[in-house]
Amino acid sequence: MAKPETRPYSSYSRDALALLAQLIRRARIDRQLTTQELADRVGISRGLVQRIERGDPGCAIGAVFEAAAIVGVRLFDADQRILIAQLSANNAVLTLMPKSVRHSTGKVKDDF
Amino acid sequence: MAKPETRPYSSYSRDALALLAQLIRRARIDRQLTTQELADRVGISRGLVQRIERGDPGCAIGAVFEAAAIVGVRLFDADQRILIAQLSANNAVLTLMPKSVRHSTGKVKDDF
DNA sequence: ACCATATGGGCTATTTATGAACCAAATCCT
DNA sequence: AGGATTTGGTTCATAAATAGCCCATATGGT
Repeated sequence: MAKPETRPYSSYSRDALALLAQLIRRARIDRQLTTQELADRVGISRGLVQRIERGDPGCAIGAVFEAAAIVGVRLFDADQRILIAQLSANNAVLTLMPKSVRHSTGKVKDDF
Repeated sequence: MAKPETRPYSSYSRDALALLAQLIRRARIDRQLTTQELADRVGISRGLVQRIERGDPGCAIGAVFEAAAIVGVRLFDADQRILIAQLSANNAVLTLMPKSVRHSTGKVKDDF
């Protein structure tokens, strides 16, 4: 529908995106990596690293998460072990949940 | 360089991506929203919602974050106020940091 | 059990992101 | 201050994501 660049974003997701971008940039500098070096390690171009650190909403989430992981930015404020645990736990919950969301027709029995 | 679909991802970023996807799906079902309804609210197509909930690394991070925000999934385990605080705090730190990472040439003075 | 509907998957056209090479300017080390 | 290098911002070609359909299946309310 809307172009990623012109999509309306909620303030929360914009802030979250900006914060993640800043955390990545700060972590990269802390680790004494140039944008080119980070790009090489992630396997992307330097230009993409710049857009990631700018908080561009159109970047592929895989590239952003990978860059974050490489410079040591952890998401969900949890380390990987807890992450995996939550993964399978969530899996269990998901199998117990209704697999399709059904809306009641709103039609009441009016034939009386 | 590499195509997003064939990029090598670290186990951490893969897990983080999978977890985020599951959290979004679970939150959507909890809120009794169909994939179509979520798509409408985010302003994206239903197919994209499906790929987001599948943890596709190629999805635009803006779309994923927006979907997460709409169903109430908070990243960084923090609400917006804390988010903004961290943002400005990080900004302050960033301005105090070196703006470019310079590597010592490694060349030692060998002209003696 | 029936039936409406939600979901998942495929397909094509269009829009977009990405990679690469370039330049100019800011920046940091010596 | 000098000088190499990082960075930021362009432009352009290409690859990929996205939207919008379609269909078949699974699902849950009644």
